[in-house]
Amino acid sequence: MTTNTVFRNRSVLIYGLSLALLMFLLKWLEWRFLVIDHATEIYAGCIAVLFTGLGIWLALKLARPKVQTVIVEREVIIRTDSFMLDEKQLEATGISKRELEVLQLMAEGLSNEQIAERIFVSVNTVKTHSSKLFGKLDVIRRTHAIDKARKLNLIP
Amino acid sequence: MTTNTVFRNRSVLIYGLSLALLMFLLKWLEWRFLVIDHATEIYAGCIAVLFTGLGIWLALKLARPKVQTVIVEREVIIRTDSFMLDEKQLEATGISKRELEVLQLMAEGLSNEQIAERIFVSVNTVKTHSSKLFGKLDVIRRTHAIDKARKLNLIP
DNA sequence: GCGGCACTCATACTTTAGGGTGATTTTGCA
DNA sequence: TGCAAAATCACCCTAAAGTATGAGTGCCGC
Repeated sequence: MTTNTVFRNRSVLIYGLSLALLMFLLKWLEWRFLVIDHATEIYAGCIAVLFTGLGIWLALKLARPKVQTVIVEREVIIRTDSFMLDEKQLEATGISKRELEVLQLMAEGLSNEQIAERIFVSVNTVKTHSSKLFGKLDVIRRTHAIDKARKLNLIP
Repeated sequence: MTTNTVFRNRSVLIYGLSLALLMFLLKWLEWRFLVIDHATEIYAGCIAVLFTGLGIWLALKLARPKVQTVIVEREVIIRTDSFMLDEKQLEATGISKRELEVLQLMAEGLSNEQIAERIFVSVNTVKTHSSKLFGKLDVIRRTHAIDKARKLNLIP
């Protein structure tokens, strides 16, 4: 492509652009007059569009949601071995009422202090009870006492 | 009450009614001029109201109905006499295999040292496991952990 | 009435459990 | 193959549990 061709093409381009601009201007003027002529209609149209939008927004915002209830089933495994205190074992081990009480609370995971609060005695008393309890169950740890007591049907 | 009085009263009534009518007429005229003066505003207002209504109608007619889902959990009780590990709970709590092992031995009443011997690790390791275990079960004592784990069907 | 037992409490001490931190190795999974 | 989680271990410290001993009170049965 020679330089000459480029120049000729540029002229064509400029000419085309000018033409396009002119037509655009004319169209714009035409549109302007249209706007002036139909000002009221356009005004009304704008309001219509605006308030239609408002109405839609209002409806969506305020519409009461339809409530749909979904029931989800959740499995709960419950062991139903009914506990019954073994009185004979209680007698055999020689565990007293109070000691059994402490043992039950122990099995629920309470600390000595919490047990003391629960049965309205001092921590020292709880310690004495548990010590004697351990002796009677022949264990040296509360966890072991709990396990053994359960196997003897002294606690659930 | 005499007839005279009635007549006099009727005159008063007619006079009053005429006055009221006149005032009403005047008010109406006033309002008419107001309407004429503000014709455009009233026109716009009518359009606004109309299209707001249209918008609401459109929205209600075309919009996908808003559905609010309410999930109701229904417990399905599964009764079982024999122990069966609740895998879901295990997953939910995030307790690992080793931690569960430690938990089981704990429940048998073993001390940390005994557990360490049993599973061939150091006491420190057992402590680490139990600490993490307590965190996952949201407890701070082994007895409480045992009780909770039993209730969650993690141990027999 | 008195001994025995259950219950209560205290003090002093030892042991065990539990928390916190940090580090290394294994392992399962993408 | 590389990363995250699990598993392993150590050290230090505090809190809780457990032991030992002694002592006071109230109840029951002989």
